[in-house]
Amino acid sequence: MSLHSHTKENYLKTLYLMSIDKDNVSINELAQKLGLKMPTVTSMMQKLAADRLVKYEKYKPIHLTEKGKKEAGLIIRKHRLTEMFLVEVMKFGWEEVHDIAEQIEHINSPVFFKKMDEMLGFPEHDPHGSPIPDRTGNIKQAVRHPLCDFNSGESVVITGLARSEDDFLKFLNRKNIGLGTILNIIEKEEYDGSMRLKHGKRELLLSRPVCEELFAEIAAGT
Amino acid sequence: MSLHSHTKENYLKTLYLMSIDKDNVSINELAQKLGLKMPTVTSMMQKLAADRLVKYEKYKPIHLTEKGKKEAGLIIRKHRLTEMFLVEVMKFGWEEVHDIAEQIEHINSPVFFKKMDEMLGFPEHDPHGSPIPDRTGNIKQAVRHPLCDFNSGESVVITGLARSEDDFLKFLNRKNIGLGTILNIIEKEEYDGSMRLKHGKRELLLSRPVCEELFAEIAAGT
DNA sequence: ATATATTATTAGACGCATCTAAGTTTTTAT
DNA sequence: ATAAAAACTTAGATGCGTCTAATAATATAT
Ligand SMILES: [Mn+2]
Ligand SMILES: [Mn+2]
Ligand SMILES: [Mn+2]
Ligand SMILES: [Mn+2]
Repeated sequence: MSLHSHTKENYLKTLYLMSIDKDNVSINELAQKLGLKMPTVTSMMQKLAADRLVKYEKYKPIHLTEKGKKEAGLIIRKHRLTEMFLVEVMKFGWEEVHDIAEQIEHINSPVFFKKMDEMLGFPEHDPHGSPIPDRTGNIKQAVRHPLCDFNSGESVVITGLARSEDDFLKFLNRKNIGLGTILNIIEKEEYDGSMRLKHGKRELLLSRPVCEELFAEIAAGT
Repeated sequence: MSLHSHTKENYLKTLYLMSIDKDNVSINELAQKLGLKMPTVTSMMQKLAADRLVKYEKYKPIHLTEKGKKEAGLIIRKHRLTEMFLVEVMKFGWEEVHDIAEQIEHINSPVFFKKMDEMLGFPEHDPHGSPIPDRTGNIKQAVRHPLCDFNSGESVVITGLARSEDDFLKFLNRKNIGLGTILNIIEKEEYDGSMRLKHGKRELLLSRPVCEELFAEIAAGT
């Protein structure tokens, strides 16, 4: 039953997450993301290919195999379950949990994560709105709509984030925006794409880049 | 601020725990305990000596330095806090937690363990009755009395265990013995050192080896 | 189409943690 | 006191994951 090194697990997870946005991941991009040099990554790809976790051909983009996707999915599952546990059970802020989860995702103990899952009532999303893969490592990837795609007059609920770096999360904390926050779109500014919104009783202005990184849905009952 | 490899942390912790019982730990004994060959341990002792964590002289027994004791104490603190968290918060059995704690003790996140500590109300002992070192890594080592040292007629409370291997813990589960269990000593058998005890309404016979591995105190209010 | 820049691979090295084989020191037994 | 056994160290090797320097392939620009 599986068991790879901490190092290999990080390669798999990173590769999986990168493959969601861009379906052609290069050695160079992966090296950048992992903070490693290209030859290091090339060498690891050769090893992961030998493990049948990636499909690798010289000078070609890298792809995970089905086996690789499953392994990656299970690590991401542990990461996201952990983040949820840290927020819901241990009462950490959503901006504090990623670095801890980055370590706990490598713990080898099915019963530990099973217990987390139970305590949380089998959550389907992490504290940043990302889907939690199922016990087989499979991710149910829903279509997500950036806030900037909605129109004035619409009432939307925030359901996810494109990035969860903690500076962004702290920014959202200051603006009192979280998952489930309901926003009414007052106006979209033509010139710079910023949006004027009603948040409860207050009025709020969000810049275009921020609106691109917030996912939303039409609020229920509107 | 510190930060040693997972590997070095395990050497320090093991050395510390062995030094409590035997104050002269040999390369051979440490190698046995860690499941490694002697040359491996010799080589690591030379490295830890260079780090000023152990005092090492060729062919002499090994001792931790004050710095080494502190590092070790902090790892043991994380281990025991984790075990307590797993039992009290996550409702694991005391026989399930050691292996998980063995991994989580290496997590580097002061805030994570601080939160555990708070949630648990700053416990002083782990689920097996062993003392939890303080935030500086210092262990308050109390004198402990094995059950076999008490006399017939005495009423005692179980406060700790000499070993916490899970076969022993499961044995105690079957006998319904845990920390806080009160036992009345009916009789000590001269021949084999076994003890006949009253446990609630039931009568119980414990062999000498078991009585040596249970720590007890005279029960309060007797 | 050719030159240039970018991306990727290979070769060779290093530190960590481990091993085996060989030799040395210390302890134990006779 | 001597021999034998046990404990310990040194030397040298291996696998993992990383690096730099050198080389090769691919992509981009002129
Ligand atoms: Mn995360
Ligand atoms: Mn990780
Ligand atoms: Mn333990
Ligand atoms: Mn450990």
